[in-house]
Amino acid sequence: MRADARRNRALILDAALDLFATCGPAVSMEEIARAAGLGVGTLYRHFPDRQALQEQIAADTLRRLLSALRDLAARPAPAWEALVLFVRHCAGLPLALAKTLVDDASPPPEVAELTGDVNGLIARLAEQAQREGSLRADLPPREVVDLLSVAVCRPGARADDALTTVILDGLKAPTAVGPARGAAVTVD
Amino acid sequence: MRADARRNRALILDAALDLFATCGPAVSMEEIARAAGLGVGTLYRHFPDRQALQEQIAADTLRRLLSALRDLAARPAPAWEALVLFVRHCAGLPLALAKTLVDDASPPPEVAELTGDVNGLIARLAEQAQREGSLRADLPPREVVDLLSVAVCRPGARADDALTTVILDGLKAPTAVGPARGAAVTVD
DNA sequence: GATAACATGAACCGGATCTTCCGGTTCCGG
DNA sequence: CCGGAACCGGAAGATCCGGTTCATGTTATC
Repeated sequence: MRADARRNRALILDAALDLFATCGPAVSMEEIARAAGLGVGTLYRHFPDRQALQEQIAADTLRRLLSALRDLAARPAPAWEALVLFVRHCAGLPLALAKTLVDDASPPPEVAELTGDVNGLIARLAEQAQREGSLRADLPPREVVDLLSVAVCRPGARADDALTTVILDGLKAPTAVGPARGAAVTVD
Repeated sequence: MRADARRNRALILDAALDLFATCGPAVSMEEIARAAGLGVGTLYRHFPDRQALQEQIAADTLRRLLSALRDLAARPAPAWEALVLFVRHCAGLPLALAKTLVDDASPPPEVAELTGDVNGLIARLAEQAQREGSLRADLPPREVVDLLSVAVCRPGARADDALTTVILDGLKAPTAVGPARGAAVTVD
């Protein structure tokens, strides 16, 4: 493969990643090409059609995410901390794209499998956090996964988003309800 | 206006309200007509084009919302309670539609004004709740409005949604983090 | 410098939706 | 009950929009 071709392929992937992350999965091929500083034709030279490009990017993203997640899950830290780090890690990833691919009927098998793995790992972390008492216990772990995906699978989600912060706080196990009014207490 | 025409108009509005609420603002005119049990032609007899229908429904929805909000704000209850009741009240309303209309450039003036009023009232409630100490203070009221709109302006949002619950919990002022260890305090 | 690989973007295509239109139907006053 | 005006239906036409192709011009490599 010629050097310029390789460079252009990289440009395309970068631009597409960026656009998918900030604008959602409905960006047109022309926008992507323009953002990469190339013509549409070039884009089609490297990816036979839109689906191929989407799959490539979604799969790459999910693979990266999965490996990060495995690292987090392997550490001996509290599960809650792992969840928070994970959510922070997700910011700026084109997850809305992956979500779209998965929600649609007949997702490409690789993407479906990767998503399954990711969701499974998150669910396990959630369960563990619940056992550790740091995550509210009134939600099935699956529901927690869905919630987090809302926080994370938005075009333009940022790690320190108000929404992300609020959702994480809302997911914390309630700190013991303060003492009754009028009571005198000693905190040990 | 003939009786059947009036009836059909009502059928259309009902069906459209329902579809906009559950499927988002991108429903096709044919789907709406089908849901109303009528032909597309009939739909176009009553509303000159898609925009007219959208505006009508969005404006109706916002008007209802605004009046409910005024009632809530007028009551002497705590502002936090009003906010929660408001959010519950929003479930099943086609607010995603209104949001789309407002987000787009050049929204119809009536819709824009209504939305402005609604947002303003919510922001005032949020501010009041912060003064009362029931709503976390580290977010500008405007941000709170945006957050709540995420909770509420989803196709198919339900009042007892996990997401809605979690967001509301995350918005609560943190129950005192607990005084420093070893301190003795009296709770009045 | 020759050649094959590559880039370009205007033109083409498909399908999805909005909108029109006219034959058929339904209501309503006389 | 009847006539006609208002109304309904849904196929056909217009329009839009993005994906894809391809003939032409350019560039890396040997």
